[in-house]
Amino acid sequence: MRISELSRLSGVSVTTIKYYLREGLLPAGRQRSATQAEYDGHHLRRLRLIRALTGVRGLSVSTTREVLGALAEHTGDTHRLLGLALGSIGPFEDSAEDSTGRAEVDGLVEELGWDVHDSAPARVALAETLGSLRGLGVPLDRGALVPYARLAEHTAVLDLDQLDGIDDPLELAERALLLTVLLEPALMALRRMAQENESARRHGGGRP
Amino acid sequence: MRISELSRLSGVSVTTIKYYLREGLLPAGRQRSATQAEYDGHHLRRLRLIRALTGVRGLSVSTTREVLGALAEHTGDTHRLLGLALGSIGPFEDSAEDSTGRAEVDGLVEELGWDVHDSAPARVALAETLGSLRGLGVPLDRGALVPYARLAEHTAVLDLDQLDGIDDPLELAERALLLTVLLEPALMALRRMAQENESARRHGGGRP
DNA sequence: GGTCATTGGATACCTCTACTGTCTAACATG
DNA sequence: CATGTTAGACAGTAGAGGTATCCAATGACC
Repeated sequence: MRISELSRLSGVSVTTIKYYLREGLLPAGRQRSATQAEYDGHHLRRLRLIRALTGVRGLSVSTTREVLGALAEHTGDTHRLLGLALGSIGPFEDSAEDSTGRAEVDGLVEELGWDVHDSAPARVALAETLGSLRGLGVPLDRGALVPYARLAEHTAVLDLDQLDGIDDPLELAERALLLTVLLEPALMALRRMAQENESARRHGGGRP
Repeated sequence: MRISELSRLSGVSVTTIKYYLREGLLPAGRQRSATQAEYDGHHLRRLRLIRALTGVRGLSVSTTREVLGALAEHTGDTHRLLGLALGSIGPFEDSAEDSTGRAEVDGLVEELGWDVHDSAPARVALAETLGSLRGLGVPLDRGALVPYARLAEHTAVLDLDQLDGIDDPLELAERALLLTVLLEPALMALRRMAQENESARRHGGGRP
């Protein structure tokens, strides 16, 4: 298909598609001639993925590029390396290498017995957030964190279960990405509702 | 204290503080004269909160204003109403009122037996995300969602436990906000690490 | 073969957000 | 009185995420 059809099917304007091509989010089509390139279903799929990451999840274009790059690199290898590349999500400002928080996180991971790469960006992200909370007078010690971590373990089991039985490595990698990244807003929404429910239960917001 | 001291203590430049004052994120100090206003510890605390919300969590200035507004309104009343106001987080684009997804979410909430306000924005947020995932060929049916929801219940219990024993209503509301909003990146980081760990466990990324 | 809309590629432009800089008159402080 | 700080107003800036326009080269239809 040509770019105009790609635009029609995806609902993304031609100029925006060109922009994504320029920015390296979308691979170029097969060049047929100087004025024609051929796009296919992969491009359409990729385009939908881009819109989901930038729109629903709110990732920046540059982060999206990194994420998609990781997807291409680690196909077949999936979660392990995907997780490694994905931490770059979130708007964590360059902080002064909070080594206190980092040590705290490393200790936590060890206590949990988790097999997590040393350079996993999630470690940094966690240290960062905990540091901020501490600065605001909400110190979360290990005792408070471990129960959350155990729940995260259960979540991860559910996540990986979703990926069972997918054979095509490309499909697998993409599905893993979607579950890791796009499910986040959904889980947070569930948490919000669960909080409201729990709050009602405790403080007698009794049902009529 | 004067604005320059507020700036020094918070690490935020005077001009930026003025910007936050203009934008209504920070309440004005007590006006002493035409050229002097008096700020106190509350302002400092608020300023740190603003930086945490915009920096760590990546909220926009306008969303931060809404969140802080909700904080002021619902002090003492906390989670119930806080949750109601907080859904406006996340970059959910104006979608075509996905009524399919909405019905799905309402059904889920009913099955769970949750006491959640009809107009809770988290309902919309969830419907939105599930719609996107469906559009990308990852339909999550109720059977897949309920286990996640049960985990969210446990998370909410932990969250509310953290708020136990706080008497000052202002303190309580602020703490609730921090736990709801700022803990999100931390929980997601834990999930990422748990995924990596689980992936290693399943696919034999054996420890040396 | 002629005609005309479409395409790829390049570049300029636009809008929004989150600040930042500068100016001024009115003070505060020594 | 001299000096420095402050509130308040307003213009300017940098980056992100597109959008618009132009152009020459086509390709499809007649």
